[in-house]
Amino acid sequence: MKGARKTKDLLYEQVARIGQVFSSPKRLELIELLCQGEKTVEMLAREASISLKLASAHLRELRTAHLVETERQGKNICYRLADKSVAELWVQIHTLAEERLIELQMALQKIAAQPDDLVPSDRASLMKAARKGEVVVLDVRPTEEYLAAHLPFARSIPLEELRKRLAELPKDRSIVAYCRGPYCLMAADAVELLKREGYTAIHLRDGVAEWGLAVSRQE
Amino acid sequence: MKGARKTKDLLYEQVARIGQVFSSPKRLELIELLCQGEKTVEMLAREASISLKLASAHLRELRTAHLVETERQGKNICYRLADKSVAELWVQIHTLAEERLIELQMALQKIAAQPDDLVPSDRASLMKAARKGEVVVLDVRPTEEYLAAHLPFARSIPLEELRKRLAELPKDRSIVAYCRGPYCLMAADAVELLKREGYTAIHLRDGVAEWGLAVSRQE
DNA sequence: TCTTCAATCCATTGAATTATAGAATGTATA
DNA sequence: TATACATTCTATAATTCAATGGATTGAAGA
Repeated sequence: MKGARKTKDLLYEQVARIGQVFSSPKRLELIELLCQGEKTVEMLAREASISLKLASAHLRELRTAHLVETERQGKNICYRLADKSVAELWVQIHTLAEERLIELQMALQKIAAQPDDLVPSDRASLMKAARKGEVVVLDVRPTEEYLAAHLPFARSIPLEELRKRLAELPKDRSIVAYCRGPYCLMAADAVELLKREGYTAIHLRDGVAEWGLAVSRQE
Repeated sequence: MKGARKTKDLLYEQVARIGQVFSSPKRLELIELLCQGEKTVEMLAREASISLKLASAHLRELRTAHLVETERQGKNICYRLADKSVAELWVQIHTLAEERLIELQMALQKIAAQPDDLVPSDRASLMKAARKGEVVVLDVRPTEEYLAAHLPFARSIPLEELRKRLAELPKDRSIVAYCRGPYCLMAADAVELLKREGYTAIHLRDGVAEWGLAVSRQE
């Protein structure tokens, strides 16, 4: 009976290793970035606004938990999620956090300043409209991330180029902008810019990971 | 632009609060126990083999993260999960851990000593057989947990009473025993006992949380 | 071969966390 | 009202973790 306790403790300790990885804000941010596709340490560090060394240390944690894989590409080392289910767990965790933590709900409301900036309709009808061309789904992430994966029917105009490429977008149809997910501010910025310029624009909170999980669920 | 970083950091910090909760082995064990139904602090402490004070401290963490709710019942205080999605996240995390951590896989194999002790078939066909009465689904958890929730068609014989109530079980049909989940040893013990006594018994790793999530997925 | 550059390893600091013991709270029962 | 009991709160020691700077590795290119 004593041995049983030890055995059990060992099992929970192993699972806690995974929970551990998801317990640091910076690691979560790195995971979200890796959900957008594979990236080098330098890219990850820059986009998470941390030092190379710190990024490397956090990535080491991810690697020892077997949640990411690495591959050398010339001078750089590329990190990618070891499995789709890692992205799914990230979505699962931040969704639960949004459900349970009022502070998080309030902080998220501030991002989409006007509540009507958000996409109200369900995913199915949005896709239907996108298929018919009634709305333009706009991916404002960097091009590499769009190429790695994007929503169906989405067009790519990175936020940085948006101002110069406004002419590519129609003024007589709604534009639905999305980015990396609910914690990424690019889509909100894009919507703000587009509205100032006279476009009809709304903000889709989902990124590819959130969308993908929702789609796989309803099947 | 500086403010944007601060805003983002705040968001990830909130999500990390949830990850934090799942980063301690003892808290995971408490969560798994709460997946079986509501329990008092004393019950939780006893079943997780920790002191009352430590259990209270861990439960406090769960409460401040709004993952559990409490209710006074006479002298005792009852804890329960605040939402079904907390149980789902627990299942999701331990499933990912089992997928990614070889150490965990090996530790789990030792529990079900003989590999053929495990239920091989899919859930649908198991339920079909249970409905027809071709197999007996046996819940070996304490009665209260069975009453709080159990698998369809399951009968309740707590592990403690099993030896004395063997006569209730048929020898001409397979018995499928389950307990709290893959880290609980009760079903494995039950199978061992039943086989020694000449029954045909196999071990279902799922608990009600695992089963419930799998069922809700395939709909 | 030598240099450059990306990334990791190692050691250190300060902060946070786990676990334990003693005091305090608040409800039920005598 | 007084006492017993379940639980929480507070304080503390031991451990672990995040972050940083310096030294090191290892492949790419001159």
